[in-house]
Amino acid sequence: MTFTPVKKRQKTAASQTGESEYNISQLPPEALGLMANFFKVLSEVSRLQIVCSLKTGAKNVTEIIEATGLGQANVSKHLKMLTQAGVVAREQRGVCVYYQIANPFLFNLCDLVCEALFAQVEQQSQQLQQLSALRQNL
Amino acid sequence: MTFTPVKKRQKTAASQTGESEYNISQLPPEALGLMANFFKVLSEVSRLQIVCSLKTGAKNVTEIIEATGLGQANVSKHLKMLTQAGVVAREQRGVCVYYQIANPFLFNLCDLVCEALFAQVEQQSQQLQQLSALRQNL
DNA sequence: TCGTTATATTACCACGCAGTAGTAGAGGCG
DNA sequence: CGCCTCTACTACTGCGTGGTAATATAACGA
Repeated sequence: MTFTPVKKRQKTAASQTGESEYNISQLPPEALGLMANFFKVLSEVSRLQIVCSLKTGAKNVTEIIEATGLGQANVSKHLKMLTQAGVVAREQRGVCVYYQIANPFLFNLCDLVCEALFAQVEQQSQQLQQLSALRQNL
Repeated sequence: MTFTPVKKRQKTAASQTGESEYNISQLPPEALGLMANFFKVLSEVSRLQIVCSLKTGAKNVTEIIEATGLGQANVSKHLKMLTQAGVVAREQRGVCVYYQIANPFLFNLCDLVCEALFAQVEQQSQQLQQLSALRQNL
C-alpha cells in the first residue's frame, strides 16, 4: 500500500554497478516480466475505468459497479487482478469491501501517457490535414 | 481515423503548469481505449525486449533479432505493432529497415515504472521477512 | 538474369483472458 | 433462526494474439 519514496536509490547490488541502477537495456528477463505484467494490468479499458473511478477516493465494489457500468463478476475479477498487481489496496469494512489506489504515482503516470498520446494524435491529425491540402492542389 | 482533440483545452503548454489538463476520472471511453492500447503494446516481454534493444540507438531488423534472440517473423510482427502504435519509427535504408524509439519519453516512463515496481517488491520482501520472524517466535 | 540477403506476410495452433450466468459464502437485520 | 445484501468464485464461451513455419516481396550483386 504505502510505497517507499520513489527516488530512494539505496545500496543494492544493482546500484553498485554504477550508472542508473535501472538500465532498461540490460534488465533481466524477470524484471521485464514484471514490467510487462504491470502494463498488462493497465491494458484493458475496463480496468482503466475502475482505476479512474477510484481517482476521487476509495469505493466499495457496488459503487465501482455503478460508476463503471460493468458486471459484478467482471468487476470482482478485475479487482482481484488489480489487487494482486499491487495497483489497488483492499480493505474490508463490515459487509462491504473498499478499494483504493495503492500508489497515487499511478495517476501521474497516466497523465504522462495521456499527454504523450494527445500530442501524438494531434501531430497525426496535422499530417493528415497537410496531406489532404496537397491532394486539393492536384 | 482523425480524432477530434479530446478536450481541446488549447494550451498545449498546460503541461507546464503542472496540473494536468487531462482529468483521468472523466475521460471519454475512446481516450481510455487509446491508453489501454498503449499499455497493451508494452505488456509483452518480447516487445519490451525489442524496445530495450533500441535504447542504444537505431537498429535494423537483423540486429534486433540478434539482440533479442527472437524469431524473425515474430520480431517483424512485433515491430509492425510497435510502429502502428507510434512507439517506434521505421526508416528504410537500401535493403535494410532501421527502427528506433519514436519518443524518448518512453524510457523515462519505463524508468519510473521500474523504480515503483522495485520499491514495491522490496516492501513485499520486507513484509515477508517480518512474517517469517513472527513465525519463528511461535 | 539468377541468386542471395533482408524484411514482410500468411496460415496455423495454442493459450490467455474478458465477459457472463450461476453459485457459494459472509455479514447484517428482522 | 431465516432472509437479504454484498462480494468472491467457478465453469464456460468466444475472441485476440503470441510463436512459428512457409511463402512472398524487395533490393542488391555477380
